Amino acid sequence: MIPDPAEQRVLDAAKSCCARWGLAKVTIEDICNEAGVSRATLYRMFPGGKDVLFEALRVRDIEDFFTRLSAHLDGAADFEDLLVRCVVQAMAELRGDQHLSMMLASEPGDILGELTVDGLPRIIRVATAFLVPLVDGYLPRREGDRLVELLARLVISYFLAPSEQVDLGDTESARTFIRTFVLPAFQPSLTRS
Amino acid sequence: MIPDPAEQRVLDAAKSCCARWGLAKVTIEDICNEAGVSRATLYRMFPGGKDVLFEALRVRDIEDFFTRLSAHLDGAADFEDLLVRCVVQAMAELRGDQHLSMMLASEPGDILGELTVDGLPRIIRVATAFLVPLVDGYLPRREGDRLVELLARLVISYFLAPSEQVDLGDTESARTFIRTFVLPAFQPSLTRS
DNA sequence: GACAGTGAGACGTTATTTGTCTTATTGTCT
DNA sequence: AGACAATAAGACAAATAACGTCTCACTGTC
Repeated sequence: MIPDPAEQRVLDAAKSCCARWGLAKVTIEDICNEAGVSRATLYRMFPGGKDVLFEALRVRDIEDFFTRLSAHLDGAADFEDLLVRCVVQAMAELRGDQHLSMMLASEPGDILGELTVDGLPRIIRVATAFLVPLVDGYLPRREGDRLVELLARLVISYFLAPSEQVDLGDTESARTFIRTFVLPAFQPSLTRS
Repeated sequence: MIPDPAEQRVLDAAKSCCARWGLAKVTIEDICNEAGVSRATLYRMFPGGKDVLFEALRVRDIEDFFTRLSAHLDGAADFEDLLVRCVVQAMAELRGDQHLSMMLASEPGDILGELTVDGLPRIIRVATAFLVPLVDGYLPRREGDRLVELLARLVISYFLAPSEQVDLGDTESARTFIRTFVLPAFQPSLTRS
């Protein structure tokens, strides 16, 4: 799993072309030019063309997202703090994502599908892989899975449609929310605070 | 010459689509959707399609440019002040034009042609129509034409390739420049100060 | 009810994009 | 030097998208 630098260049190119023109307007050739790679090479890297390429881009982006997220969760003091940081940081990342907000503006249909119906299971799967280890000390495995899925769904929902009541991007608001609606459900299973 | 509001909507749509995707990526259909107009209607308004439409857009933009420019030249105290304001204001408009700078970034070739080889004669023609009347009190007609053309060429050149020496967007710098290089050439013809 | 203007969309025609393949070139390794 | 793998360049047919023209039905206005 050594990441091929040319492959990364192509993915970067796809991303920036997309940010400039939107998914619908980008051609394979645009991406090749941006990446400084010939069409033949791109098809050798991603046999199947656009679909496969953008699929790979989504996979990479999601993994990067959770990699960055995990990095912000290291010094968590306790279980509650861990969950609060997780939620706040995830929200900050989503809101700050240039690429994402551009696509949400220009092609809401595709991107919403990616965050809800089609893509959500994948997101939950990756979230689980990254985050369950972190709550492993606090909860039994089964409960960890349930918790991570719940948090993922909540963050996405509050990101797509901000609430008047709660701002999961704000630490205090998120703490209150977690304390009130999340912790109680998992309190009985908690193996340590 | 009553400006048809639907026609203006289409031109606005063309402009904003262009700003979003660049000239090369815009389709007639994009523009129709943005303007809320059917394809048939657009072709009835601009028989000839894209070429005619964008030609009309250029014409309108240039006229608007000089209309706005003229509005800033009313209270000019004397000849020198008139020229300085003219140059400074033109530079400010060019530099502030969102549409223009976006297109310069994404399709330099087309836009440069529009500002130099192909389009410059037209720009000079419109500039003459708008500005010669304003210098008419100071100069004989023939000299007015020569002056306006000279200023147009200078502004465009300094806009496209900013100088280290002179900033025509700055009033003081522009005044010095006008005094040094422009006024002397026309001094002999001046009918009043 | 005639009328001009419009939106929807079918249509054949071009242009563009796609995906595959071949060829020549480049740099690497032995 | 010569074999080798990886690539850029670009030819090519097939698929797709965009173009420009047309017809027709609909909506207001006189």
